[in-house]
Amino acid sequence: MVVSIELSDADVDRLFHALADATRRDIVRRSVDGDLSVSRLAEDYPMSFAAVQKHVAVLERVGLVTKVRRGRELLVRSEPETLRRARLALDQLAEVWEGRVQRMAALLDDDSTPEHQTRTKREG
Amino acid sequence: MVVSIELSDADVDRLFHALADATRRDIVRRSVDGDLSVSRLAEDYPMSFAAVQKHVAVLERVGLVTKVRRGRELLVRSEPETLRRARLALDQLAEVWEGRVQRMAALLDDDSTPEHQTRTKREG
DNA sequence: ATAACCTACAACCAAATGGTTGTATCAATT
DNA sequence: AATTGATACAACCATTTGGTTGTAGGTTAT
Repeated sequence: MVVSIELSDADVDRLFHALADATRRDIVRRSVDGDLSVSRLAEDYPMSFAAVQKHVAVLERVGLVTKVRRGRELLVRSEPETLRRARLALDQLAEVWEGRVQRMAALLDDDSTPEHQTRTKREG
Repeated sequence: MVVSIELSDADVDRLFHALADATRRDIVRRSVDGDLSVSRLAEDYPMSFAAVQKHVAVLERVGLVTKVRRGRELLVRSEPETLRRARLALDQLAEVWEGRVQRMAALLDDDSTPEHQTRTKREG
């Protein structure tokens, strides 16, 4: 079972930054099966091998991909769990609107009984 | 009804970049009710008014917030629809893993009948 | 052993980012 | 009309980013 620790602000910063580049997102997509080496990946982008290497390093630092040695090459594999955390961060941002709906309901409905709204509680 | 047009790579770049800053994410959170002006928002960050103004501009450019004039101030309101699009972009990235599951199933099960896999289609 | 291939990493550069201060505009108040 | 408050925007600066080339270290194959 994955514990899914809470991400710090800095973590979320880095995670979204890693995702804010089309080349990096493409690398994540192509690395799902974990059977492509860095040089193989690099073949399909209009930039140097070293540039692609840097992109992979950015993804690796935030845990969006991992590298596994096979012979003289490193196979890149993307990690769905980290992407799931990015989604979680987005969801937590979106939660504020749910809270707003809650508050609006409370204004309209006096029986909104805020003492047992366990559904809206954040799990710490 | 919101049409939810497809985002270009550059759009997703800008969207995730806008979200890759803790101050900007906080502004989005605080602007849910749309009752805070730029200067009111700026009061709570350890930086100049102009810096916060720039952050709001970044959010505005990608549609994460809009500004509405009220007297001499501009009220900032965050736009849930744009955040929903960010989530959609994440989901489309995550789809590749579903595709992988699909392909693995096809290897194990000869009757995977790829000609009528309507279940895997995303609703727009 | 030597050659060929894959990766790592440093040095360098241009452009973008995130901050600053200063000045101008515009609306509201007096 | 003059003042005050809120915003806009330009100029500037330091740091980061995304690219480059070059060099060096392992691993495989000949």
